[in-house]
Amino acid sequence: MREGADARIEIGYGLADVTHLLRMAFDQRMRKMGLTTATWRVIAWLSRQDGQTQVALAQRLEISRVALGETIDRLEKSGHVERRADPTDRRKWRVHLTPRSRDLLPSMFETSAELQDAYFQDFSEAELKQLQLSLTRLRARLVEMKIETPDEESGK
Amino acid sequence: MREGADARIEIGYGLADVTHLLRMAFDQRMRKMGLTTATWRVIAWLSRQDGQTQVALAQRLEISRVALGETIDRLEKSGHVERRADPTDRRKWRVHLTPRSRDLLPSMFETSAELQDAYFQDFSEAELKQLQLSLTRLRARLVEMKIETPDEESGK
DNA sequence: ACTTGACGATAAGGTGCATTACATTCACTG
DNA sequence: CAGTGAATGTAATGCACCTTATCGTCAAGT
Repeated sequence: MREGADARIEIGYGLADVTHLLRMAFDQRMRKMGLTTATWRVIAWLSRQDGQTQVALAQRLEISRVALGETIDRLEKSGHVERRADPTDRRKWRVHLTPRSRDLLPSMFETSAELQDAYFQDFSEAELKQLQLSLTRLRARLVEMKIETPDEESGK
Repeated sequence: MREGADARIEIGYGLADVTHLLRMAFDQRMRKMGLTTATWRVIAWLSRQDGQTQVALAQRLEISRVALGETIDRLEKSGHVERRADPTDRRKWRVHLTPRSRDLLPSMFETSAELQDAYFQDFSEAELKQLQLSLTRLRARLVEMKIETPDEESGK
């Protein structure tokens, strides 16, 4: 039974491998701008929506509130973001990009586009669509399985 | 130009997301046996080939020699592996599994198989093959781009 | 107002990883 | 066989992340 077992295992390794290499490639470029994986991810999300709370950001990034808090500390110290008090809820901090990090955005997007063109240069549109579809299906299945992500405080 | 740009970006996020969820799912089960990501990965590789050197293991796992050394320290302290001197080269340590970790192997493999069956239950064999193929192609492309992995001491 | 419970964030302690610098040992070359 | 350079591993330091425990604040019900 289960003749496809080998393919499944290879897919597991393949996903991890490819993801690792993709992250490495981008990180190498970002390091030259003084950014790490954790910090560029925060900046990238804030560029989509500025002034989010720490909890909202942590959920987006799927890391714990604590881990995010530390990253914000570093980003604040380096002048890339600033925390502003929420006017209506004194528990909350709103995290905002500073001009210093806004200046980095064009280069970040450009690097991302360049790398993607290089990765996928010999993929057909059809193959890309199929890959995207498979990943979406797989993700849906995983979400359905209710895997706990950090801080989830799963019931009670 | 580049009408497929959106698909490319989604694939980047999708890969990271799916990989993260896959790791979380397996890690949750491994934690119950007292293993973490770093430690079960070492044990899994040693189960394929026991008695590897630290450098060889670090390359397999694509982490730095230092990071691996620390993980081995913890595994040795918890009695899961032991370091034995190489008989012909006094610089080298050979890392061996102990019975304590060998006992965990059946459960590890079983968990892995169970999860994979669950993930891929509604994938056809054809779709699996195609996914595997795309990942292999992508990995080959990335390796070709000579992304530096830890400890590579690139040239000089 | 007052308690109770949920929420936002931080503190403390531990794992995992990277880089740089260093000690030891080996292998090669003169 | 001395001398140099590469290979193996460790020490020190910093970033990133997790879990658990707390503190302050808000919201709801009494």
